[in-house]
Amino acid sequence: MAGLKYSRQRESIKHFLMMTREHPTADEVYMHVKQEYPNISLGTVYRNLNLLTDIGEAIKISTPDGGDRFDGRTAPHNHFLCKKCGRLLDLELDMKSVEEVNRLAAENFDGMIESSSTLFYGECSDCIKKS
Amino acid sequence: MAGLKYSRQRESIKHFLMMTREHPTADEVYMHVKQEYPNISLGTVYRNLNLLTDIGEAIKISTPDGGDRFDGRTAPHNHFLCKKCGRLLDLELDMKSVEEVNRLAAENFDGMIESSSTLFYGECSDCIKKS
DNA sequence: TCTAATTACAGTAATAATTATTATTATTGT
DNA sequence: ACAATAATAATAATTATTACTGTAATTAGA
Repeated sequence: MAGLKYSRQRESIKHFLMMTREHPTADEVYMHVKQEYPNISLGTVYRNLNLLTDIGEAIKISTPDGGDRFDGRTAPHNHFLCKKCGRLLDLELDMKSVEEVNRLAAENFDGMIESSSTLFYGECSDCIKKS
Repeated sequence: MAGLKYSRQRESIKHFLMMTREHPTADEVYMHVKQEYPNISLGTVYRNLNLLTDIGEAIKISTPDGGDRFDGRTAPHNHFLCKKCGRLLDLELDMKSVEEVNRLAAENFDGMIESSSTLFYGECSDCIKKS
């Protein structure tokens, strides 16, 4: 029986993803885990990020600027991208309204909608303060 | 006075983006425009796609699988990504409900929300038929 | 319409992000 | 402890995108 074998590297990557409130890129994960395992390889980081994403223990987020980001919070939630500083933040949205949107979308759509993820755009509080 | 200078290549790219119901990648745009202008360069396609995106005459869509896609429909609308076949489809959503979601999101968020884009996931009608 | 200024182009090189390969090392079931 | 198997580090290869450079097309003004 082919199984998933434990590895400290993967464990560390997973731990970091769950700890941080940021939404690190693969390279940022690499930089961080490197502190604990100085000779971890970037390939290992990519392989494990994709693996964790596949088995549902992480989420991959694509934005129109730069590479993909990863998130250890697997519970459905949404994101906000600041047009000024480019930061990607979590954004809570009542489950009820998400389900409602999915239902509304399904009405005009000829297929099965399982889930959805909304990316909000605007200006974050930090950038508003500065201007 | 610095101005935008006309070019047939850009016009052709723009035309293709407005014509198609697909959401082509930069390379797909390249392949198509190449039929009309056989020695157009891929760099030109990228430059113009970004230019059109900047001036609001096209939209860039990021998905977790593969490169960015482009869309000539600039009116706000949403998309559906089929988990089976990977196709990216348009999905109509009542403006009212989008605005409602933006409003709801703003309640729990400490910044200014200008717009949003939702990516729906599931299985498209074609894939459902096959199984 | 001719000319000069400017912008865009094709072609190519460079960079960034990601995936694949391979020989070695770590983990696990017996 | 040992054999089987999966994971790793290191590196090469791919893919996606951007930057550079000399030439060509477009536009504004005489």
